Amino acid sequence: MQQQYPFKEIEQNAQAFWEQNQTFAASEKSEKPKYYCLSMFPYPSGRLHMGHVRNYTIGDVLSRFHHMKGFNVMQPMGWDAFGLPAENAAIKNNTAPAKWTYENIEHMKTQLKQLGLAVDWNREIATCKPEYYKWEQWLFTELFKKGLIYKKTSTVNWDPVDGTVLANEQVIDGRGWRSGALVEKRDIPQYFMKITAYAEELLNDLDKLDGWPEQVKTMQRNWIGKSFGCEVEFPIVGQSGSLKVYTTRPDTLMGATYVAVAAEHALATQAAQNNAALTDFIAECKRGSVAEADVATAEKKGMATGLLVTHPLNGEQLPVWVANYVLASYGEGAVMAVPAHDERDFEFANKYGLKIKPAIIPENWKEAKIEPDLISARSSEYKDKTKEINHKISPVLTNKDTNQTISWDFWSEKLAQHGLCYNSGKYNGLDFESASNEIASDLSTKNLGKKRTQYRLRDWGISRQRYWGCPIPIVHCANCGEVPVPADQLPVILPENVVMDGVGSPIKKDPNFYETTCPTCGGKATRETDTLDTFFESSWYFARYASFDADKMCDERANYWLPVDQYVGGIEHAILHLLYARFFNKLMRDVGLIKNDEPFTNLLTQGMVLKDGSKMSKSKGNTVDPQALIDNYGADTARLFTMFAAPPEQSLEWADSGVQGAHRFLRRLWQAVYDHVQLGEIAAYQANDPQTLSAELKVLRLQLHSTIEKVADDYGRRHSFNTAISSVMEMMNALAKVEGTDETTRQVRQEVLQNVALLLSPIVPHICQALWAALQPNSSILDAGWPAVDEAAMVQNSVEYMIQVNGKLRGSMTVSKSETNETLEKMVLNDPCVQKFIVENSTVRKIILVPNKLINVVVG
RNA sequence: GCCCGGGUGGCGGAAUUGGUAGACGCACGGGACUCAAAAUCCCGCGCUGGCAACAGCGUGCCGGUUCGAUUCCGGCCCCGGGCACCA
Repeated sequence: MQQQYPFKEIEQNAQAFWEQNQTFAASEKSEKPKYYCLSMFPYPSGRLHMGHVRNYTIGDVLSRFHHMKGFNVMQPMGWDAFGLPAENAAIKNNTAPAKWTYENIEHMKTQLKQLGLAVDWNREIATCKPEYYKWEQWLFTELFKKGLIYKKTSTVNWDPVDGTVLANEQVIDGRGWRSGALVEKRDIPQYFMKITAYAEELLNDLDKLDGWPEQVKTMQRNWIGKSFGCEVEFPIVGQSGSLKVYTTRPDTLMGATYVAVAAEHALATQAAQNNAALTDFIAECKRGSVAEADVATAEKKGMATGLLVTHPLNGEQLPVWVANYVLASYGEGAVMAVPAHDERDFEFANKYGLKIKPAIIPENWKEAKIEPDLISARSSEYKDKTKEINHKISPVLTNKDTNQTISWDFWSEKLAQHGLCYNSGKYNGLDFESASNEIASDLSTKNLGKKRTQYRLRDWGISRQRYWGCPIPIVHCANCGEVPVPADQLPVILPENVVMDGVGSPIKKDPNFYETTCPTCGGKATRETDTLDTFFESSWYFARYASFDADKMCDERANYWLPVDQYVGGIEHAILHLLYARFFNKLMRDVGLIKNDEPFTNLLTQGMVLKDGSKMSKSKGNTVDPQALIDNYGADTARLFTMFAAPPEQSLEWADSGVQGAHRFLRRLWQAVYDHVQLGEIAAYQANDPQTLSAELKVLRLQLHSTIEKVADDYGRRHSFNTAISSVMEMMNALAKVEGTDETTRQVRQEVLQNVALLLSPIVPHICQALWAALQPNSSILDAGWPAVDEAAMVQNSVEYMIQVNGKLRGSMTVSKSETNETLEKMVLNDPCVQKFIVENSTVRKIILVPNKLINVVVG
């Protein structure tokens, strides 16, 4: 008889049970090894999206699996509650950001609870609450006193119409998203954290993170970007002083034909003083967003300053250009340009008719005769994504002796490893390393340069000119300067009952907020009205969960739980959030709060949930609301489907089809258990039971215990939840084919069903709890633990060999495991599927035997 | 532009250390049950040829290494993520 699968009732009962029994409340008082499982906390945007479901299900599976394996598990949850969307929603809905945020938290908390997460809700935090941000304000003041936070000017996107600073996201095609005005770059004073002081440690400690994906470590290494190069000074012609550049390719110095500076560079400003055209050009460069992607993809433009500098080695006079492709924030904000050996320089030189001078040739060309001016441009056609034909210009060098040409593609990639100096005077014939050393040493002698290690990493600007964020705890006093707010006067509370009018931050206009007295002299003073970057809050929350109610930033409990054993979150956080969190961990260590060097031992970076080929996001309007899924099919179906659809690290292209399949499987499972228990209670077959099993039941038990082993490996080591599920599905398909109702069959069936409930319970905990209760009326699945593998059930004495001829599959044979290689080779040669390929004039050249797998007969 | 990933049937994906390509599921087709539909159950399902046995082709494209390549190497194409103020 067909049974209903009453998922609503099952899920409500299970969730109520967990809540009443405080099943997932974590305690530091435990004999078991601790396991801190953390999923990146959500921004309370309003409703759960599929990315959340995926993220929190992965974390929950790992938490529940470790719980079953006997760990003392802590899985907390909270809210990354400050941020830009609250301000936009507040303006749109005529409400206060705080009210909007708190309502969203309430709603999303209900939704998360419906997912049945094994979360300790007692530890819930919201970063917008004073009891949370008080402690980061305290840390700010400590770091300020230590000089790790300082003030300097930096560039922001300025909307001249709205008169506000814009986030990069708010600049669309160089214009403000509300006003449509052309955005300008503007320099304003801001607070910075000296993350560069930790660059070396942040780089080196990546080597300790064996539990992190290689991909993420590579991205962080490249982001920190340690390079070994040289600073080179070009004396300015006709005035004192010199122009300093940084280069990672000192070996190409003899090929430098001009020098380029960023529009923001002091020399550009100086040259523009009596040059209207240059002033205009610099102004033009300062239009558009500050985002590096925009700067780097902009059309290369430049203008000569009229200034000349002297090449430090050959004495040539080189022109100084202002170029929009030079980044003001990297190195010296100025570069030596070697058009022959740098693609961007080449493009620029071509456009403005500047000299191109090769200084490196391929190693195997060193005897060739090449004139310096033999470099020429070759235009090639290539297909753009829009399918229109485009032209690409690449430099080509011709070897007169052989008429051989070489294109830029070779030069750019391989030059440093396989090139030798050419046309470079005394450095001719030297390779990258010796040329760099010689040149650095000669520059040093002339006092015009030296070797230098450079990081790409910049200090972290943390000031935001926005309202909905943590107030920066600084008081500005005319007498005492910048005064950090003393600990006993913290927190500086952000007023929550405000009106957002869309023009500027309410606290910047609120004397009740900014008027204060100086903590040092007691005189009239004003508060800082900028707030902190929201990455500040998310950089230390992992420590707060561990000591969520401590009367300090974190207490000894943090040292019990930290480091986080498993961190789970989106790959889009691979650099910024994860780097800042690692940085904060080290800061907190250095102020004596915690002991560990790194916050996250193991990291699982979940792929994005995509819809129609791009990231699901509110701004793109392609989100799928999981609520309908939960309402119509239940949380277990939503969890099962999400875990089954793709491996966690891959991006998941969302499609609704398949949800039915997941639900159908749960219904079949429910039915199978119902049919079984209908026949009365029975004890599971035990490993040491004396009955002789039929061949069919032996095979079933073999599959069961192989499945237990595989699923444990898939959960614990591989994080391959989709294959774990598919192997349990195979198990259930096999069970369905076994029909007997005799006692032994029923014992084995009980064994299979009990174990299936255990294996699936991390993924679909509600139904498994109910199934267990049906199978074992007086016990709870929560006490059962992870099942043991019966090794004896997995012993096999025959094995199937695949038979190949010349690497192509031609057949197979099942043989006893004890056969010798000689016998196997004889058998395979006599097999008809091999025989027919051994025709006249052909001989068996060799036989390759892969034990227990495959035999390949090579015939020729 | 720079850095990091990915590309396998109609679709999501599997193949864990170079050794059976397409597990499992979806969709689809056929059948059973039903007055009928839904649900459920059974069978089929990479492409081409063939009644079939079987044969050939096939993991984005081009080339290489190997007895054997989705897997390793070289070159390309396309798609996604990040680029410091979205979180």
